[in-house]
Amino acid sequence: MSTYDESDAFEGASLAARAMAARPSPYLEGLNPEQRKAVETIDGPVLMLAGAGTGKTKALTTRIVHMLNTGKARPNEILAVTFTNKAAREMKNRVGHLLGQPAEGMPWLGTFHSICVKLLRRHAELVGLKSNFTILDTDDQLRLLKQLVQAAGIDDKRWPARALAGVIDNWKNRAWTPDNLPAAEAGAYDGKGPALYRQYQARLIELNAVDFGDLLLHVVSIFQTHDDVLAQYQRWFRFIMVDEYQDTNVAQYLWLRLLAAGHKNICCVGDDDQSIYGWRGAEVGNILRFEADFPGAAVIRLEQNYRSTPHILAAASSVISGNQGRLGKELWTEAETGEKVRLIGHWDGEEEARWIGEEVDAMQGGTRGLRGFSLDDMAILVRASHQMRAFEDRFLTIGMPYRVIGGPRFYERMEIRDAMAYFRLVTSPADDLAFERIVNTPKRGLGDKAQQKIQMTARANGVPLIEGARILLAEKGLGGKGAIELGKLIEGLDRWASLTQGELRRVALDADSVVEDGGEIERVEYGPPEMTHVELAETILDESGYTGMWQNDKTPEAPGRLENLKELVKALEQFENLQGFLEHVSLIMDNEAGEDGEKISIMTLHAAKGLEFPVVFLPGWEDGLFPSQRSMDESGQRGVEEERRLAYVGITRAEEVCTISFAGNRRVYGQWQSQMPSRFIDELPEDHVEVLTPPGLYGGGYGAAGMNSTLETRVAEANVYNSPGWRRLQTRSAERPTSQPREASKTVIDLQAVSAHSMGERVFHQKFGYGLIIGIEGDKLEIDFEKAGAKKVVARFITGTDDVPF
DNA sequence: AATCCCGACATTTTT
DNA sequence: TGTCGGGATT
Repeated sequence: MSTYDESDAFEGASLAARAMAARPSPYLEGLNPEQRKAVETIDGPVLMLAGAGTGKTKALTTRIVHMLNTGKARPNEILAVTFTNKAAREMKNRVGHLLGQPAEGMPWLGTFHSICVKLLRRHAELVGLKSNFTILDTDDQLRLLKQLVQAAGIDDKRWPARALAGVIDNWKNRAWTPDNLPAAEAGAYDGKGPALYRQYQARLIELNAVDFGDLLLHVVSIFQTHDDVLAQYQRWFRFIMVDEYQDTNVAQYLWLRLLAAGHKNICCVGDDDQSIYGWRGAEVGNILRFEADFPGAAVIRLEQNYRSTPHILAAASSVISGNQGRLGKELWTEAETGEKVRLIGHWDGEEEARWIGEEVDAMQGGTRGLRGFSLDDMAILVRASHQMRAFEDRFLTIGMPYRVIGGPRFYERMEIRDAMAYFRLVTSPADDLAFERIVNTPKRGLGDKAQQKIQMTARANGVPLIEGARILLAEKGLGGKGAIELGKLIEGLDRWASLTQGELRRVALDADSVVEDGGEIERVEYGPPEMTHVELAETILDESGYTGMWQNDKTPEAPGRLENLKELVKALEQFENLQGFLEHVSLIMDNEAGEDGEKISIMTLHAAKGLEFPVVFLPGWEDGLFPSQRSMDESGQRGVEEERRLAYVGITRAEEVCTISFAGNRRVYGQWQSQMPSRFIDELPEDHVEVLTPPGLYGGGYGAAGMNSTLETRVAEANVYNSPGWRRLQTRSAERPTSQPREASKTVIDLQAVSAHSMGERVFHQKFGYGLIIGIEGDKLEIDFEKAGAKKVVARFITGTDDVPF
């Protein structure tokens, strides 16, 4: 009955298989014995415990290629799941590379979510959805919940909708539907959680929409209640592979277990020591329990590290050994030389940033006895994103190019979401959430009152909002400017939709090009569309007044937003039509900004997982900040252990030079606080650590505290000196000579950039906005910013206001 | 309907 | 110290 076997056949791989079967497999030769075992153990459950930098992706991709080449599996029989699109993409690329051709034919290599979308589109009707359901992001989700909370007459001051969103997400992570919610959860969200959850799910079905959690939840539900469907996929996916298994939540675990129950050929790759997503539902228990869940599992440990020096590995091992209940791994390396992990304390956070700035500068030039590094080789990894500020400020001042990884993603930006709402409304007029989003953006004089009228009319007639608006207009239920503008908007939407008609119908027919049970696809001929979808997108943004809105906006962000809109339109070119684009975007939230020039990276420890850098700075190792107080308060010992794993992840990112630092004083929410060195510093192995002394007056910024005599700083000193971390630092420090005086930093002075400007000129800066030049000093300009106040900034980060695109 | 001002508040984040 | 959301104001 299934038509998959025929339709998904993959010719390329079988050709490759034949070609390679003739020779012994050369791709196996570069593997170490453990990797090789992981690659060749194909049948039965396998747990690959892969420590940081042990060639996990290599093993995983080679394993896929091996299965294909030996004819064990066809590409469409392998289910390979990752968490991020980036990981999926990389795997696809590497498999393709090993195969010597693009791995186009691996239809089931993707993220949990993207694979679930595919599955759910095929079986949507089993959970009451249509197969063209839309996927809501967290923003849509929150607005929906707000409406429900409001309708329930709940004081959203005491019980914010945000909290409800969190509760519901948690439930979904645990695969709890409204029907199988444990009794213990009844009290959630002031006792109204369960009822609101039920309402929310019902509303989603009404809207023919799902949130991210639903993608898994619905598929698990289908598997649990429809044996035939499950059996079909169990048969189909003969080999299952899972990356980052330590990050799976209960829903994902159930999903995998259900699918693997047939052939039991499941290979999970992960590292319990790198489980850092417990706070969003990941269960380390999943990986710890693997052997119990899958009896007879082969457990393979990848412990040979190809990334870091022995000192760095020793430091990481020493820290992580403080955790209980590990599966246990000991990283080792053939490398014999390398720098020790460097540890340094500073007087305060600003000095820490200043020191790192100078250090980066020096290392870039290859001074300090180290080889010269590119800025691209260096990264600063922080615990919390607010710590990035100190570095950004410092780097802007000294003209050090940097890039921030993470942060708001392209498709989460307001202007992008607005634009997308327009596109959504044009392709599916019944999209109420999109309608709500843009009905008064740009301002059309349609405030709360007018929008309520539309809502009521729509509800009374049981139609989508846009139809409600039509009726309201026809009944003359709205007057004045609002009525005229609303009329124009609806007229516009109709017109834009008509321009896309041909495309729409074609898309609906070959959606996913899957027809089950012998259904026939009927091809219909269409004339050429009246304009390309790219032109259409431009027309929509233009005629709706949306572009104009930002062109007239004088805030410093406006030019950037217009720039983003341009980029959005450019991104459209890669798709056949608007619909296809929207589908893609709802799942791919990547921010692949084209990077120019060498830059040092700043990111959170979480964002750094999976990355590596020759030079890594780990600032802010202070108790309360790292480990974070909140984590310890909320999760106690378990929290500390997750923080410790974060420390482990941080250290193991470094290949050659790893520098840990802390500050004795730090401004927290504007208040100065004295800080104690992190407990993790005590867990570093002395023999592998070199303690540096910061430059500055009286032989060290941190120690120089003594010259200050205010009560506050004495208290600070007392605290700091009493901490075990500090005592140890002192002893070690005394044993070693202080570091040589710093060589002069050699920032290139760019006088040309300065000469382009003059006193009193109005200029623009990416981060600080507009301001007037009030001073010139070397290659720096002193600027009185309208929003940010007076600052000295390197001239090349400044543009004259004439240059700013409006 | 839009703007302004005040108080509460403050990890980590992918899909 | 900054941001965001709500209530009061224009």
